Amino acid sequence: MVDNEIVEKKTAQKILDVARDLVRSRGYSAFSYADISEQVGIRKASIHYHFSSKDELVGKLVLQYRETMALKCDRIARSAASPDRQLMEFARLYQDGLEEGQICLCAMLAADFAVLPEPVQDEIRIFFQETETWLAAVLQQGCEAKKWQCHPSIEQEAKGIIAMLQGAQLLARSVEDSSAMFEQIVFPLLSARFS
Amino acid sequence: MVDNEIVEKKTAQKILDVARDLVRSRGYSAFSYADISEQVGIRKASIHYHFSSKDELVGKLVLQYRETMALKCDRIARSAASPDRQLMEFARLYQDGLEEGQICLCAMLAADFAVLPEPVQDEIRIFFQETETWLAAVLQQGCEAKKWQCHPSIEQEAKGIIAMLQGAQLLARSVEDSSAMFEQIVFPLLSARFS
DNA sequence: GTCTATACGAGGATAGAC
DNA sequence: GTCTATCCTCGTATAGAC
Repeated sequence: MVDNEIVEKKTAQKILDVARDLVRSRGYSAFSYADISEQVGIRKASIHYHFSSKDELVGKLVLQYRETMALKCDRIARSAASPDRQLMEFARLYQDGLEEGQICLCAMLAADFAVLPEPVQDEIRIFFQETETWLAAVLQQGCEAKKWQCHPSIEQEAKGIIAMLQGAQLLARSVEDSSAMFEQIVFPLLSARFS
Repeated sequence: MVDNEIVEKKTAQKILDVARDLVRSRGYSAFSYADISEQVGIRKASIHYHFSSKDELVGKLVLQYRETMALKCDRIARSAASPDRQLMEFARLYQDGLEEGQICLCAMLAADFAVLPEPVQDEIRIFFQETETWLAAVLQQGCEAKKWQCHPSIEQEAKGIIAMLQGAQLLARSVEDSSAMFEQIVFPLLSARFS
């Protein structure tokens, strides 16, 4: 894709985008080809030309989500901001979509885990693992700079942060101003612990 | 119900119990009357005698879940254990069912929030509110006993703990030994912060 | 690539017999 | 209270025309 060139989004990508938002708000079992069809403006049957089955569609969805999140994390890491600043930026990523009733795709699919086909389950696992690895690197920087200490280990501290973020999204869902609720939970905790 | 008397569980309660476990593992949209029917040993149609609709069934489900959890919390509170001990016991509640792939009913339904009928949404909100209130009381005790301090407020600290617990359940879902994962996340955090 | 038409099963729900 | 039988809708998926 060339800059400054208006490129029509390909249908396959349109489908992925719409499906992603649907899953992020309703979950795996509660979204349908009919929903996608309506929002993309093609017929149900046409979706099958691009993705042979629902499972394949969701598989691609998670794969692309992983890539996108990895890119965003990369951008934060290369910003060369201080470790605590990077943590805050990372947390901000999970505020995205909250106002529209969407949570992290993989948080939603973790809830739906029991009904997912194995390949998708594997993708979810990889997402959480990658996230933990990225976070661990940031936490490590902070330790080395004597900004904070991690107990009992960097790895567990990273898991704890991820749990807090995913949980805060769930809690935020049930209240009017989700974004405010999320901030109220997440940022005080991060500030108290890491700055 | 009289002690030491074997009482046949009534069908309505059997249905509720089976449905609760189904929702806790698959979510609202992915469990069906057929599933319940199979496990309870009656026909699909018979379920409608006890609960006129799926929505009514799930409504009753959450109501009963709230009551059960309130009872368990009450028992912890009246145990007169130290505040930090009460926190640990509270956290243990959320470890229940994890090995069987079940998470907190309201965590699951928070994920499914967008597709729930309003009355059920209200029940979920009440559950989280009650939980927060209970937790706040315990945290308050700890503050008064100079065991710890809460920043920026007891209320937000309570929300943070709930978020961590719900999030830890989600994360734990995707790994082999869910219970161990849950412990690994939750107890170090609680210990570091509140003991 | 997208359409229409259709297959086929599963979902929740109702009627009426026992 | 539970059953059988049935309804109707919606789900994913396929075949074949354009």
